[in-house]
Formats: sequence, C-alpha cells, structure tokens
Amino acid sequence: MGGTFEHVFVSEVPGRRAAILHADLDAFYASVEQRDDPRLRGHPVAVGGGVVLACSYEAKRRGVKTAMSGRQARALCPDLIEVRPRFDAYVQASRAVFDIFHATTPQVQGVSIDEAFLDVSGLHRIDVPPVGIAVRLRRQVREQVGLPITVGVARTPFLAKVASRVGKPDGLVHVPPDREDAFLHPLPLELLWGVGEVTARKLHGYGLVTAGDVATLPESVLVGALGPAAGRHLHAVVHGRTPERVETGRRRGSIGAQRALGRGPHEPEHVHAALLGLVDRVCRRMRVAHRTARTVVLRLRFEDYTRATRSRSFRHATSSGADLAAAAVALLDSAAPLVRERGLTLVGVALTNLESDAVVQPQLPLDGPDTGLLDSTLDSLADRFGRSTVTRASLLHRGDGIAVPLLPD
DNA sequence: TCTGGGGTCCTAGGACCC
DNA sequence: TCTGGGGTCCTAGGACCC
Repeated sequence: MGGTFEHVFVSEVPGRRAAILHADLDAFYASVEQRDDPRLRGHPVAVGGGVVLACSYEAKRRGVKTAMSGRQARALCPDLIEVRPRFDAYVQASRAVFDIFHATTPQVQGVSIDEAFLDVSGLHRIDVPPVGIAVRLRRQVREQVGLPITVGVARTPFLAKVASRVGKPDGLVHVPPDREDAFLHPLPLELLWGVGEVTARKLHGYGLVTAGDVATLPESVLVGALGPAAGRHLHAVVHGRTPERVETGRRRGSIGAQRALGRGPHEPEHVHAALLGLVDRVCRRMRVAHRTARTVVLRLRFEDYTRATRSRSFRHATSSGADLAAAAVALLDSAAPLVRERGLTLVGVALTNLESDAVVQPQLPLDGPDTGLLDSTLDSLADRFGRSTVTRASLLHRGDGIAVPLLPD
C-alpha cells in the first residue's frame, strides 16, 4: 500500500468562495477486500468473475485495468489474486462512508457507490477551512471505515473531480481559485472529466495534447470538431467556467438490467426466459423505488460486438409487469432478423421516462378531498420525494386509495 | 485483447402540431 | 399550389462515466 501523500498547492484563500470537495474511494471493491483479508494486503488483487470489476493499485501498476478479461489480467500479472465480488460488503462500506459525508455537510451529491461531491461553501463560519475539512474527512474514513480515499478541493465540482484524479491514490489535492489555469493547463487532456477515448483521439488528431492546448482554441473550432454540446462544454471546462453548485436530490432517470449470454447459438426459449427474468427484476426494483415507467428499452449486443436498441413508449406510465414484459418480448421479436444475422451475446432491458407513482393506501375519504388529510399526505410524500416535487403533485382517486402522480422534474 | 453491469447525456431524423 | 419557422415527442445510435 502506498503511503499517504498530501499535495496542497498553497495555503487557504480566505472568504466565502464556493468550495467543493470531490471524495473518491481508491480501488473501492479491491480495497474492501484488502481491508477484510490481511493476506491480500500489499498484493495485486482483482475483484470479479470472468472480467475485472476493480483492481488494487499493486495490480494497476502491472497493467491490469477495470473491464479487462481475467485471462488477459493473469497474463499481465501471473501472481494476481482473484477474488469473487461481495456486493453486500461494498454497499455496507459505502453507507458508512456516506454517513461521514453527510455528517460533514448536508450538501452531498452522490455520483456512484464510491464517490461524491460535498459542498462545504456554507461552513466557513462554523468549521475549519475546506482543506482542513478534507484532511479530517480522509482521516475519518481511514479510521472509521478502514479505507483509503482521495479528495480534491476546488471552486467547482468539475475542478474538484480533476483534482482528485490527479491526487490518486490516497491523496489530497487543493486547487486554489487563483491557480486554476496553472493547475489545469499542463494536464493531459485525457484527465478532463468527459473526455473519453473517442474525443481524445479526435483532439490528438488536431495536434492537441494538454488542456492548455485546447484552451488556445476558440469555441467555434471545438464546436466544429465535437458538435455543439460537447464543443461548448469542453471550451467552458478548459477556461474554468463550470457550475459551482452541487446537485442534490436528483432522482435517477432509468432502471435497467442486462445479462451476457456468452457466444451462441442460444435457444430462442432460453433468450426469451432470460428477457422475462430481466423484466421481472427491473419491475421489482421500480416498484421498490415507487416509480412507474413509460418507455421500455431492449438492448442487444451481438457476436461482432455491434449493438442495437429497440424501444417502445406507452401513452401512460405503468408499473404493470405483464404490460412491460409483453412490450419487451414484442421488441425482441421485431429484432429477430438482426439476432439471426449477427448472433446474440447480450440481452438487456431498461425502463426509462420514469415517473413517480405514490399510491397512498390508508383509508382516505373518496368523497371530496379533505384538505387536512391531503396536507398530511403531501407532507409524508415530501419526506419521500423532496419538497419541490410534491408541491407540483396532482391528486386523483384510484381504487380505495388516492393516487398521487408526481409530475416529473 | 475479444469486453460486465449499471447509469447519464447528446444527436439526428421523422411524425405531428401550430 | 407552394411556401416558412418553431416546437415536442418518438426512436435509434453513440460517447462517456464508474
């Protein structure tokens, strides 16, 4: 395990500037395994089945990467220790870490199971400066949960995210507002959040290597090369013009599940059964989340690794497993020629255009809405869905309860 | 080197409406 | 008969993220 390194550019800038922390657990799944099994510590560890889901920094140094096949990883690193994932342990560790985040500030935006943005701008009177908060946060996560975490501190979430990337593993990087260009411009453009393989390749084609190179270009050139949204975004990014606020309380927009089938041929009945299993799973998750869906998306992947999607939208959102399953099966039938031609290797289903469906079961009066009851109903819904959404709720009768379809954001 | 499972956002064409 | 601009929704594909 690497030692702690703390890289702070200069001392704290006083005042009430926006201050965002991006906190990102290092090699999360692999770190949990190393925490729970001392024999794994200091050794290259990969978590996964046939594919590497996460790997320790010892493995990363040997060239092992996420999403690599197990065979490939073993070829690069013969002494690799492969561990089956224990998702329950990861969820538990994540909850413990997020508890520390929420104890630090109410303004927490979760990004994934192992990272979050924390807005500490409002804490300047009641707490130590942001870098001090970051130092404490790292110590608390290490002491209370036993995991290494990297924190980036900056004026905007985007810069904090890039800072934590630079600080990995187990580091702390602070970007003071007056050093943003000095920090950002020397970095290879691949480090910019949102620049992936395709965009990087395009930009390299123009002879651009660093973020600073990109910053010399006018917006119109970037728009011409990358399209309006990506071009404008990248131009804003390299000049430090990204939003200062974190977004809390956002609800997800889709629920999906997929299953790799392996190389075929596959019996149609087998594919059919797999699809129904997936629909069942996503419907279950949707009901637990008190959502309904208006659109079903079928995802397919073929032996040549090409992909296709087919989708169908309903007039009204539904939570009916039967309706959604029928739609999914019809979509699969419509793609039958493609499946025959290319050979199916993956089937997936996603529910999108999600709406909230809060059905209030207790005996509410059906004869004319009772204002008091409705108020208390709305209050309890506000706890579950967030105040701003509920103020736009409309009420209607359904069966022996009152259904409250909440308008989507 | 043949690649898992969960998401987000953007683009673009066509239908349809005013 | 031919012409315009603007908006929304649906569908399919693609880039990107962890």
